[in-house]
Amino acid sequence: MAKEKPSIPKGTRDFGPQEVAKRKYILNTIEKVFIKYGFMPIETPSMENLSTLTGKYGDEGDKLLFKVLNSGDYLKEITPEILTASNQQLTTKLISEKGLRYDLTVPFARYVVMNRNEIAFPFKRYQMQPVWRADRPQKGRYREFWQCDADVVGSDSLLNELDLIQIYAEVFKGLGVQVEIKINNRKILAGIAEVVKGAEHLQTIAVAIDKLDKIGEEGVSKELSALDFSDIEISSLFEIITTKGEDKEMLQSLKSKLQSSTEGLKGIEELEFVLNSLQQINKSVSLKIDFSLARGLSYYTGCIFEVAALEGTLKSSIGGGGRYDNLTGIFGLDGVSGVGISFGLDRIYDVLEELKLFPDDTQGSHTKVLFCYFDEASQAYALQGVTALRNVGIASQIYPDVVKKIGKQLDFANKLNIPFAAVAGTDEIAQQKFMLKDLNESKQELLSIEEMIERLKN
RNA sequence: GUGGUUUUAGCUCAGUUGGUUAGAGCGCCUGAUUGUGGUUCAGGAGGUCGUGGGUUCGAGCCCCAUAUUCCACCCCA
Repeated sequence: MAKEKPSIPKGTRDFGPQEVAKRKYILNTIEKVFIKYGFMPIETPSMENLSTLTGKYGDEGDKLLFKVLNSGDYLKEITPEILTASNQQLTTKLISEKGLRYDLTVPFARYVVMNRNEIAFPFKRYQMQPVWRADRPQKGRYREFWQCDADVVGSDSLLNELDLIQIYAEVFKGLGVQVEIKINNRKILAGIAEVVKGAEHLQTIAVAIDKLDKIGEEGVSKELSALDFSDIEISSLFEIITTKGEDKEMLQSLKSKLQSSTEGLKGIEELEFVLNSLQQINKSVSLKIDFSLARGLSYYTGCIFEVAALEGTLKSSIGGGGRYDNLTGIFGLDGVSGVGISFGLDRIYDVLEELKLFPDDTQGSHTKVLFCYFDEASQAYALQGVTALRNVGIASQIYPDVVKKIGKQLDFANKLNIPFAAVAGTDEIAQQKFMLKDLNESKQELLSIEEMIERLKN
């Protein structure tokens, strides 16, 4: 028989008990805040129809979709003529009609449209589930990772943006991570595009200036001139986006520069509202205006957010979101605007791990007592003990196999970080007691079950 | 999708210009301790060197392919 070396697919990971405990700590922190702000949970399938997913994330996004091969005789429609290199897309279409979800926002939009009659709008939902992208793995990037999303649909109000920003602030405060929350507005970007070269160049400009942090002005202008932007257009672009100073001054000067664009002015107005309102209700949250923030996903239309950790080596964003006006429209439900944010669980985990910000009590085992014994008779006696403790809610377990060496059993308790061992032998049975051993203090006491419960309860 | 990088014992890694039976630390098992762990001491087990080809008298080491790790670009949580 050939031995097979076990392995898991590229970019996926197993999580041991300790890792799961830490991940749950993050999930719980996020979930509590979501609930506090009035969001309700939903879950959607791992697989969606490809027709639901394609075309929502731009060309790059479509390439990163994991596709699921059709069941049954998936080749029955495929003739040799179809199966040529130039027909790859058509072939894919014929043999695969499902794909793994790429994010939580698009499945949510699909859910809203399908359940529009049952939903009370505005609908505030949260969703914490894995998503998949066929990307090359690297630092902070996995092929399977979890997103934690909160979205509001069916409301145009900027109060939603305000709530979501506060959720970001509150969660990261709870986790003890210093972050920068950046905000911009797609309408401002549209206005900039309009003024610089024309509204149809929004996507190009957005993608280029998004890299400003990374490759600098020089890199961006190089990239734009390669894309047929004139020197005049490029310099006017930089004049607009590199506006410096206080938030109010920045917005004021932008206003004058975008005077000819009604959309741009609308974006500035929205941004001003969010900033001013936040200033009034919660001064402790600091938002940073960043006109170079663009965000790739093509469905955003209004405010956009991005969160990055201020400490640590992970430079990529650990959260992002924004307003999308037309997402449900694609599925046949117009006039429903939505806004949402996303937390990247795995990247947040990496940051907390690097900065050692996980609390000490996020350990794997919560067992308080391990029952140890020597033979069949004391096993039966220990079984009574473990049952009694469990009946009063004390997490305990019994070493399942009869081994002569008690040391082996104690060693097991040490490895699992179990603080107490209850030893049962002939002496203990005779006295109807257990030897309760404190494994951290190296002390032991002969106690009845009642006394043991009393001792362990606090 | 592009470029680079990694893979040797359960884990972390050595392995000289290609040359006999491939090493260390930690962990594991056994004993000192026939009812008591975390320390110490003594002994022991464990590897078809990621996989498949090739060059060579001879390959852990050179060549090709493939998988995988990590990293950068693209893009993104």
